[in-house]
Amino acid sequence: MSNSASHRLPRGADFPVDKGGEKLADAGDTKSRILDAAEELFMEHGFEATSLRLITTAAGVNLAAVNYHFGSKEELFQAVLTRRLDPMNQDRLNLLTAYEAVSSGKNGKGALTCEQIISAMFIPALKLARDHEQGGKNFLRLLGRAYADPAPFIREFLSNQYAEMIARFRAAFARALPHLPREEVSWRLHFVMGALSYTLAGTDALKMIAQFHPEEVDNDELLLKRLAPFLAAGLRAPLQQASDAHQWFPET
Amino acid sequence: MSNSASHRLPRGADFPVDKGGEKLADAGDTKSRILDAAEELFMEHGFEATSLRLITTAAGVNLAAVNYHFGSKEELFQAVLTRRLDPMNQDRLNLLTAYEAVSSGKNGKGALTCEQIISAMFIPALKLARDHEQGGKNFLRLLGRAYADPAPFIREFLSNQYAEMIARFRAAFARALPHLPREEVSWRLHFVMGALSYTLAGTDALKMIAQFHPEEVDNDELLLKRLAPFLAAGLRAPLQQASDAHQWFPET
DNA sequence: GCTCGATTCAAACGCTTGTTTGAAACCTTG
DNA sequence: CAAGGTTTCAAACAAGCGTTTGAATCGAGC
Repeated sequence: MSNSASHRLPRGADFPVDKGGEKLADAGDTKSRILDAAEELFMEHGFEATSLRLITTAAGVNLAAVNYHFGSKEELFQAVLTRRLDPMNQDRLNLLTAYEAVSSGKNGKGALTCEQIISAMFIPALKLARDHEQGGKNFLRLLGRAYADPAPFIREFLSNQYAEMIARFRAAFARALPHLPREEVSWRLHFVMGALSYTLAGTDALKMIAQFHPEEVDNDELLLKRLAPFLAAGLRAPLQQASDAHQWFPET
Repeated sequence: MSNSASHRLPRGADFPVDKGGEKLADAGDTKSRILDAAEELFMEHGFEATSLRLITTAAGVNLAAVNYHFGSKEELFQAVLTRRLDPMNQDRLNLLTAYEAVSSGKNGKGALTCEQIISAMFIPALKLARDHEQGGKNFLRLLGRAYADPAPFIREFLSNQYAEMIARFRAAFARALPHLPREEVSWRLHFVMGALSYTLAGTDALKMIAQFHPEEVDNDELLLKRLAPFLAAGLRAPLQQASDAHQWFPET
């Protein structure tokens, strides 16, 4: 009757977070079943519109299992993101580090090309997109949508998850584009991230614009291979002088 | 007692849709007050997370007013979008037509530059962004988020709203970039729309990447002036040959 | 074989949601 | 001023939500 019972999640940090051992995802595991179902349903309907009853029914587990294993719906959502986002961003950092090591060996400066930096961003995403039979593609779409979600807990979570990666890649772009002001580099990195996330969130948005090859639309690989050169060219665009601004937007 | 009473919205198409006359938006008008409050709250919290009670309280009207004037929450959301989206897209079409008229006067071909076409897309959006005292900036953020919303009724609505505009602009880009396959043109237009909507949805997303000039972040005009040259350069990027693909993504 | 912590389960909790109702208030028109 | 359509209002509706509960079930270790 006292609160000494430790198995009823006292709202602290001592959940049964994999206490069962280091074994990861038995595939039949209750936690994994929930994560898989949640990943797909969150992608399909968004966070708010997806109920725990929908998730637990799809996963074939009891309704209370989510609160038992994850604590709350919000923490479940974060767990869904972390499961794949953490490794992907770590891959990106490792790839960038590897490129920089090779490059600094060749010449003293160690500045990468825009193509290399973009590759370091895209290849780990592409690895997920290629990860069929697994929910990798679902996850990329979910991630693209999380980017645009106004919920504060999502924005804060993503902000923390991306902070390190963004800092490293901004520095890399700044070295690759030394003629650009730092502020302009930040903006262009923002555009790159935006185009990438929007593109990955795609599918439905695509139908709005493209009526070609419906079976090909599903191919994230083709998509990224078209997006990468587009963004590389944008990054290398000449700096717009203030005096040229009227070319775009008449003052009126 | 019979169902002949016409003022209780029989779920058909005969709402009091401005039956009161052609007068538009008394500003103190109940309908307008609801639209203004809904625009701001939908932008802030998203569609699902914004309750009708929150909206009607903020607007200072009765809860039942939404269902009386708009029929349902979904129809209210569509009304919020239509109010500004319809004129903006019409502006875009008019501007493109005007550019094409001038251009076809100069030479026989009548092909515009990418800069002109992008201007025709951006200037009407910029006009909304500049529209202070009015909720124009709120609306652009709301629109950017609606783009990424998975709700089917939103996707279908936007698809219809944009169909004509997309078709016209794709044709214009195809003429401006005759060396590109039609499919590649469609993809690049998709990237342009994506970067634009993601950028306009911004604000919070910006904090993730840019820690500079918080007071300047609010300036959509500066933002579009930086985005336009970036996208123009991307549109003119050389076509990626299949044989060059390994440059980006090693086959592993 | 029994014990005890970990997990699952059905049921309910309190609350919020979008929508509907019928009457009151308003306001124009005759 | 009276009539009648239009709009507002307080109240209620059924349904769904995330979360909590206490008992039942499971499964390894002494």
